[in-house]
Amino acid sequence: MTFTIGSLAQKALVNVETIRFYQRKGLLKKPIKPLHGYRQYDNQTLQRILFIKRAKKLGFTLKEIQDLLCIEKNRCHEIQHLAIEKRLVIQKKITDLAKLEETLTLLIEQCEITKETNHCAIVDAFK
Amino acid sequence: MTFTIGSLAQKALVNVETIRFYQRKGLLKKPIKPLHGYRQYDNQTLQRILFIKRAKKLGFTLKEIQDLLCIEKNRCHEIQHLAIEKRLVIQKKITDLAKLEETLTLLIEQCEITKETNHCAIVDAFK
DNA sequence: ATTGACTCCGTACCTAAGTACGGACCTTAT
DNA sequence: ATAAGGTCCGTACTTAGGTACGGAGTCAAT
Repeated sequence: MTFTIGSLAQKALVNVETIRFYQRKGLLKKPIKPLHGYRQYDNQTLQRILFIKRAKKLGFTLKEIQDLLCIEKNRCHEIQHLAIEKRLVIQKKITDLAKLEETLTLLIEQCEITKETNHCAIVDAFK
Repeated sequence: MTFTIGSLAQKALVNVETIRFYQRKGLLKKPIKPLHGYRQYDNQTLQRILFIKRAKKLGFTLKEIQDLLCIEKNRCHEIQHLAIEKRLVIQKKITDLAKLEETLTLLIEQCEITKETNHCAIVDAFK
């Protein structure tokens, strides 16, 4: 079963222009244009777009996704390596955010205490 | 003690052009230009740049940082309110990232298991 | 057989967050 | 007093990840 770019976009829940953009970037290949009619897309292309979307959600850039798509299926450890690196970045982000959350909590509490005086703990902290 | 834009940039470990960019974006204000000589910057401006850098590292956009910096002008309870809202956003970010981390961990583990076969769990998961 | 919707293609435009450039001006050391 | 190097300022360029536009071709239904 094949379909045109419009219905592909609909199935994948992306913009038609996004598909073209991915083609330009080499993440998707253009099907051969038939002499009469439109280019035809298949389910594999749809799966590829869904793959790109999932990988994007996991914090991969399009460049990284392109690399992922290029790696041969049996070079599993390369992919694993990329995933491990990405996880490290995410873990760092989480601990940083947790620190910020704690800082904010402290400030919010202090603000409660200084509420009746004429200075603000948060303002002070930013100065 | 005051200093010029160049040494401010050096102290803050940012590009001179970045400081000018922040001025254009309203995150920093330009000191008044003296009739003779260069604009002078003080430690407060340095602290402000360092604050911007910290917040950026935590995933805040410049727009969001501008909002954070603006709360200095507001009253204490308004500030507290903004801080609480920010904290909610941060908590959401943390749980999202934690989910992401778990997904990656799962994939990495599965990848370990399938390592010796000739297919990849991560690739499979995305296909 | 014509209208409306869709496709194709190249190019332009968009936001975020800067970086680079170029000419004029200013400062400081020699 | 002149050269080197900093500053000022406006404008242009950059990368990532798209989105929009305009003209031409194509398809499907009326």
